[in-house]
Amino acid sequence: MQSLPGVNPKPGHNPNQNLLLAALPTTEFERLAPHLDLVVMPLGECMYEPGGKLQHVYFPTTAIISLLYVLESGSSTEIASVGNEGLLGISLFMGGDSTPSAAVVQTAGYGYRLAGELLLAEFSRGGSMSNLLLRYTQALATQMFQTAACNRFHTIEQQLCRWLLVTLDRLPSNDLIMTHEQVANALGVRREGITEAAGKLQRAGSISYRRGHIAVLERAALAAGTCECYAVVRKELQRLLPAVRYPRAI
Amino acid sequence: MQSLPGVNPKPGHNPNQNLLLAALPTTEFERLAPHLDLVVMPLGECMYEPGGKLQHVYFPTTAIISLLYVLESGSSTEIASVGNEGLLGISLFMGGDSTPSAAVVQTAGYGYRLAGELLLAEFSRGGSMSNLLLRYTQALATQMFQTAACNRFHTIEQQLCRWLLVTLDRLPSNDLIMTHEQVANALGVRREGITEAAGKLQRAGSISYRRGHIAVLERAALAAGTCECYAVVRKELQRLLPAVRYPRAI
DNA sequence: CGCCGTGTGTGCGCTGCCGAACAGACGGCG
DNA sequence: CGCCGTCTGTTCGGCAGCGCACACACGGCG
Repeated sequence: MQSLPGVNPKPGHNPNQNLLLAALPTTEFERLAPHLDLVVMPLGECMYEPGGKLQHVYFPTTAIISLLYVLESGSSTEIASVGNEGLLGISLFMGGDSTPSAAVVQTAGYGYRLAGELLLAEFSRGGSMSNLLLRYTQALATQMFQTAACNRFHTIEQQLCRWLLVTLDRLPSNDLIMTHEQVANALGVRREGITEAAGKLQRAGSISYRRGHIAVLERAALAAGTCECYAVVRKELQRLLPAVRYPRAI
Repeated sequence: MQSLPGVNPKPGHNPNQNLLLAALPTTEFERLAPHLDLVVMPLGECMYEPGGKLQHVYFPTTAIISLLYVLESGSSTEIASVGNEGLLGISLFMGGDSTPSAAVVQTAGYGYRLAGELLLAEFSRGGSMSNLLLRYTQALATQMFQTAACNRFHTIEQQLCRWLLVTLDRLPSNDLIMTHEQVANALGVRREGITEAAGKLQRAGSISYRRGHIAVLERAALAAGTCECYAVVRKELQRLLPAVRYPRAI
């Protein structure tokens, strides 16, 4: 994919829909731009497997990717998620080349792919890019440990509210294409637990759903029903990366 | 504290008791050595507060530090721990200067302190030090997400076994100076839950304890009683930092 | 249109953990 | 030695979430 001056290679798609790329100074952005390939990320696609060596990193624009830890038993739980505020593949520049977690597309969409060695080269220059990436990594670690605390102390209903808000923050609309089963897998709980919590939220008028679709009606009600974890993660992201701004208000 | 050739400033204490410092090439080590101050880390001391700006990093030698997340409710849970295999204060070079977590001394001991700006200067050189620090950070993130999974799926008894093993790995002896209450706080569970699990382990002959002391008798029994989480974290540390070797066998 | 796969609702009994309360036992200190 | 604070053992009711089982209902497809 070539970048010709004044010509947008794919109308409607632009690398700076990714907030990390958008936060780069022009010179650094333009150094990378010719090497960014637009890729489709279909629902359920596994972007990387536990222990697999990474060849590329991905800057999602409209897609959302779940970082999942899969236990020996087969159960799994989301430990963090990556949307257009970040990038997928931090272990490439952290030096490990792989992690014990998997990355699965949770919301279908698009993203830009960059070859590992090019990211590494840019990272080694020590400019804005490396600063952004390190700060983003710290924000991702915040997600992880907050998930730990949330798993320990909070109810399924609180966690469902948090999860819906986190997902909504990265989506243009209020509609998630999701079954209860998929949400349950993300949170690492039973499907019935989600059905029960979602039913409660629906009766309260906060959400409405039908077979695989969830529409958020009252964002504020979810915010009231969730635990502190949502706000902590969000605030920390904004502290670390003030240049990265979610479109929605808190 | 000056480092004169052939003179060990404090007999019995040496910076390369910290495995990260020990893994440095001689030139880099010697650049830092004159600026490393031996400090005492007494049990319960808070090395940093959530949100507090860090001035120093610490390379523990005999001490163990808990990274705790404290909820609004006051309950807390350990999200990772740092011993002589690592360093305390990654947010200093990650760019955030602080984190929402607290760091509390879990096992009293010693460590070496280094001024933040000196660590940053060394980190910016992009030599072995920055590589080690980034890899260590990835290992720390592994601890965090594994804690998330463990909190979700495993019983108190499994978690207690894990916690004892992790602590033991960083200790010269088999004795931990710990009350059930302190362990409960680290795991974010009730004190009674620990009493019950510890009683079970004692009846099985795996450990023995009396008022504030826990002695591990059968390390293998703990390994058998714990979940996969212990092995995953340990294996990942060794993959990322082969130069860092725990004294004990798995 | 009717079928059937796939979501969703609901009802068990069970278990692991919580909150609270209290009895006893250790062990440092005066 | 005896006291008392602190740590440990145990009990009880309660509940959130689990595993299982099954009824139902949507909606795409032939």
